[in-house]
Amino acid sequence: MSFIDLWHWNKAPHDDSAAGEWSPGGASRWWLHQSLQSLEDGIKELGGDLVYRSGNTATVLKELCEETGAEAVYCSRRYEPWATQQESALYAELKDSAIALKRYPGTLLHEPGAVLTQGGDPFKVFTPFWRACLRNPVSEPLAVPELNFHKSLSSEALDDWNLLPKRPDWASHWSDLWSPGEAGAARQLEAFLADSAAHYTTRRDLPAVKGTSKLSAHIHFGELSLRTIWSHCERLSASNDANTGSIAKFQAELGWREFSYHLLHFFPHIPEASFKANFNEFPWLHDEARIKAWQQGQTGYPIVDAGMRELWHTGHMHNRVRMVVASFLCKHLLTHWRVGEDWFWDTLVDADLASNGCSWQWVAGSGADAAPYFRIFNPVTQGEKFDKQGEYVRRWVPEIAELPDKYLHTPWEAPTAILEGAGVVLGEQYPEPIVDHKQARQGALDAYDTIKVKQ
DNA sequence: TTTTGAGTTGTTCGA
DNA sequence: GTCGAACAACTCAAA
Repeated sequence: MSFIDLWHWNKAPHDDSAAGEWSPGGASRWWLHQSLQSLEDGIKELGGDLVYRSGNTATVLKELCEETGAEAVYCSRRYEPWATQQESALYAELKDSAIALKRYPGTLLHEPGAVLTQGGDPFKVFTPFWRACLRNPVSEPLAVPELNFHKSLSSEALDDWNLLPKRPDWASHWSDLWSPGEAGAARQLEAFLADSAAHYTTRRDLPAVKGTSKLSAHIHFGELSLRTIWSHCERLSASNDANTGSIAKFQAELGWREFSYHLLHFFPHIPEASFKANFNEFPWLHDEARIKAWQQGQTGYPIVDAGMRELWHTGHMHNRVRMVVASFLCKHLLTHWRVGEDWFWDTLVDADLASNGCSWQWVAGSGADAAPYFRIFNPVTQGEKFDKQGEYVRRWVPEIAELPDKYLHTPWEAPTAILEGAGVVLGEQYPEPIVDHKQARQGALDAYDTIKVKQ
């Protein structure tokens, strides 16, 4: 079955959880299933059972407390707008039943509100935010608690939750790619620290190379805490031959996640609306055919298409390429960043409301501390710079793999004889570019001119 | 209060 | 081929 044949899978209907339109996308649901399965197996090994129940959160939890005699419910704090509302409501409802809801910081390095400017305001620029974070100590991870299990509690079955894709099962090979769950997360962290961390500054930008941590989904699903990662990084930095620059760079990437969460806390509309108000007037276009070409990796720009296909096939895309494809969607195609945000939300295993929203706004130029609008990635230059040998493009865009390096990122410039030699007819196996870079770039700058703040 | 310096990841142009 | 400047204008954070 070819890549395109897989296209029309049925999206899972949105459930009516508190998350509303941000209920987990397809790729996230796959990961969630695997992660829960792993947790269930782990608890079994400890002599317990994981209990699955669905319904109104407060009702379900009250029932469980009655059945077990529990006097308190413990959880990690969450920061999505719906989650904080849910927690507040739950707190009030459980209180009526004399059950305590105990919420603890578990997924960030610093709680939102704990890192503020000297004026007591939230930071809106990353660098001073991160400097302030670095002045605050990060708590060490806590020891594993003693666990006691109640037996014989009724439970639903994970398989009945229909988190996995069917007809077609586009994730059938994902178990070879990913190991959701705590053990897999620990292995991934160990592998990263042992090898890539020391070369992070040089390798992290090369999509063909294993240079990034690939921890994002593990972190998102709570399989690995930031404090654990942090304490490992600090220890590694302190060792004699450590490449502290590389480790610090990686830690700063954790800082971007942190920054996104803090922004989301203070500006909860970030996933839906432009942070900079003048972007509300931006003359976005909405060309379905072009959006589809972008989604399917059929733009005619090899690095963009490689990225979009990697995303579709693996639920992941290399960070450098994420920026390139996002810039292409927003600036070359003048498509609203929310279109890209929605697509990533559905297709990324690490889809995260805070990071996804803030990062799309960063690329579009509408966000806090965003990239200046005139910074428009050239997909050819980016390809030639970061995928020089074309290994990444050849992996994901095999129909042009026979082209020589010289024309791999610019197939439309290849002489006819070379195209023939590589078995490529543009417009047949592989598309002509759907936009001309130079024109698109000028169009983007012109569009930006219309929303420039007048003096 | 006012001032000052700075601000993730780039591209293009011309010398 | 290499290099530096220009690309816009604004807002933020701290002195």
